[in-house]
Amino acid sequence: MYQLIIDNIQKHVSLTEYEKNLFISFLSTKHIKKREFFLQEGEINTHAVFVLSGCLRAYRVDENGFEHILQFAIEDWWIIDVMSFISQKKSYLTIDAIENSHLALLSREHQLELFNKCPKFERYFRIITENRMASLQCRILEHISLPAAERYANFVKDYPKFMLQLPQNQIAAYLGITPEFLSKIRHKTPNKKA
Amino acid sequence: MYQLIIDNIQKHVSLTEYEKNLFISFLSTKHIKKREFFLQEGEINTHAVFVLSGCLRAYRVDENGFEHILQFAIEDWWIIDVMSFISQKKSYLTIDAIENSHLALLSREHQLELFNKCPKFERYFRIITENRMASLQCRILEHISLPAAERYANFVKDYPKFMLQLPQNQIAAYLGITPEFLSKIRHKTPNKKA
DNA sequence: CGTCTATTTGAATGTACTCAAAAGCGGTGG
DNA sequence: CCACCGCTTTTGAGTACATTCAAATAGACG
Repeated sequence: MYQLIIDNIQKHVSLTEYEKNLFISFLSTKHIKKREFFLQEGEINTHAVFVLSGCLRAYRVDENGFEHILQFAIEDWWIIDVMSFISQKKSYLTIDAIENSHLALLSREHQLELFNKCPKFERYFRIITENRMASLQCRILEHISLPAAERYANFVKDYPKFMLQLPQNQIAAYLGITPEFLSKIRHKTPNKKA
Repeated sequence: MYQLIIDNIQKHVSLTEYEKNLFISFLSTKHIKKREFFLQEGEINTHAVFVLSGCLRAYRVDENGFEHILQFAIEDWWIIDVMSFISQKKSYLTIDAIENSHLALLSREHQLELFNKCPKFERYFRIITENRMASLQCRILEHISLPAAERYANFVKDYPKFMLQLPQNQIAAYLGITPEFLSKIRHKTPNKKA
């Protein structure tokens, strides 16, 4: 069951059998149904989520009720409200399931204990956090330098897997545009030639 | 000379004298003048930069020659092109000095060696990378949910120090708007009452 | 003092949003 | 199997936000 997450870790650091078991002993598991909340605004994000199957999203709801999506997570991705997770304070994000999903959970407490017991795990999280930081920087650059149509084109190119399982209005909420405008972008670009 | 950076580290992990000296032995130092490049597009970002004094910026130049600023760094801040630094591949960002600056440098090679010799340093960088990831997420959320005038207001509120040393056109390039529009925003908001 | 760059201002244009309504699509129950 | 309901997507008209281009003004620096 945990092969996926162990493999993910071993892309970055190699583990002994003892370490694998140690790690797994710290995990718990959870099934969550479509539209069910994992984290609601104001709660504390006590556990980091690794998606074994399904799809989740992390988003903020503004004062007008509009959702703005920070991240999608499908199979083999981590998802957390970093701010709340690292400080263990109230979240201002919501995390819920877009599909029925199977999750592996690691509490912040267990994570820190793991870091103390075995620096390899701290290395693993250091590395994936570096990688995520790089991809967040790319996303910011796209936002401050490209119009919506090009950001959408890049999204299609970079995340073909997401395109398959996400409704259009969710993609719009991720790109920072209205669903109406995304619809117009899609129909105004029938020819994708350079 | 390195007191600032040692103090910065000790906000997150405590160091023995030996560890302090080990760390310092891996640092080098550099003076850089206003408008001088630290990193040009296409080069490899071999060294992480810690600003001892002055001010730097990391930005991307688009095909029309416009600059889009990803990050400013003043005294007590780190600045790198993460993507290039962690992969040691060609950068697509430029880093240069906004003011005459004094820098402490740590090569990726030395950094990784440090991680192996002393996990405390890996912890320090894990922590500051987590923090940066959280702040990048905030910035993305602001971009996808707020109009320029509010993003500017937040910038003024969150980074008063930057306001003191940065010209307006640089702030516009950071906010993702034109300098002309920022000027209009500033003059259309004479009253800052709630 | 003159030069270079940064900021301001205005008019015209383009990008994206709001609101409203229609069309499409999927699931559910009769 | 079909009819209905709710939700997503499309379409259009009107509006607001932000850019472009050009020119005037203000500041910084040698």
